[in-house]
Amino acid sequence: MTLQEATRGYSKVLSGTAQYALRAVVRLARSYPGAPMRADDLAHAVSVPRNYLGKILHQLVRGGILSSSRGKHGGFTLSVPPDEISMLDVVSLFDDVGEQRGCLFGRPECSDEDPCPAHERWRATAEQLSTFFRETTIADVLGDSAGTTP
Amino acid sequence: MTLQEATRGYSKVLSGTAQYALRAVVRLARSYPGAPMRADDLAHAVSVPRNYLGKILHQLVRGGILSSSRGKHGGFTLSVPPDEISMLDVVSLFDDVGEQRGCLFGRPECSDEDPCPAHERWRATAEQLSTFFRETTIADVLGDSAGTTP
DNA sequence: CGATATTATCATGGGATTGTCTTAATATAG
DNA sequence: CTATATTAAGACAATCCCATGATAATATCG
Repeated sequence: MTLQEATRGYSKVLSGTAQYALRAVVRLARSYPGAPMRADDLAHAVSVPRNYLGKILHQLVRGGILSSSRGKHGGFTLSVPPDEISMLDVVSLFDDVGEQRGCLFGRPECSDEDPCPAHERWRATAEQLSTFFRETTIADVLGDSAGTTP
Repeated sequence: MTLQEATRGYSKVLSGTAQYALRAVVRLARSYPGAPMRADDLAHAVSVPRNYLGKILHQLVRGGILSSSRGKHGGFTLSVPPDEISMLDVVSLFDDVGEQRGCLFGRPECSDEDPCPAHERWRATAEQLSTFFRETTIADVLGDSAGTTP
């Protein structure tokens, strides 16, 4: 099908990839500390495509969030306790947070000195958003509910 | 270049298209009421590609935000006063707000009864986000600053 | 009516995100 | 040391957002 008109656009607080990463980290936090969990089992547990999750996990390893080991009894584990991992630690490996959120109109040069029309009104909301990711840890969301699918 | 690993993803409170739409609506609000403004001039005024903006404007017309007229002296005008257009009115024509934002982990079935791990913590922030778009009008951001580029 | 200006619509392409499949690298078990 | 299990990595495809260019439809002016 051809485009024909401006399509319905993106509007995601988090990218799909970052959401996947969070699900995996939360699942691993549930069994921390403990034996490594294989990518295959993780993918099934959090409903993320197996091969795609593999790359996400690898990025989390390189980002210092996870440790991996190969061979029999291999898999992935948190390399840090859940209360020392912020949501931002995970998300920032995949999404540009902070900068993108600065200006609601997408003006690259937006600042307090050269503000966009919504600058003042938007700031408080944007700041709460940043604070949420910066100050919420994986341990915080662990105890929040009994929901276990992710 | 091939992918090689999970790429750095999207993280946008608003899609680029919705940002473009907001810029155009705000610009038209500045000269409301008044003579119609041509798509060409609008595109230049708000720094959006001419042809792409055309489709965005057309969607705003069909959404009841703008009126258009063709031929000489044609162009686009707000069809409603700026204080009767909320940010949400504009944005919702292009982005899925609300639903996408419901669950931080992207669980489609997330609800108060079947919550995701971050449900409680996230709700307050998500609600402030929704409230901002629902209760802020175009007129509100008009008076906010002298910034005129969008 | 004919010429011109302007929006509306159609056809097409590029790049990013997401996803699949295959192969390589490496750790453990026996 | 050989076989096996598991992560790491590479090539490739689908889909969607963003964008461009060309053509059609329609309103105004002379």
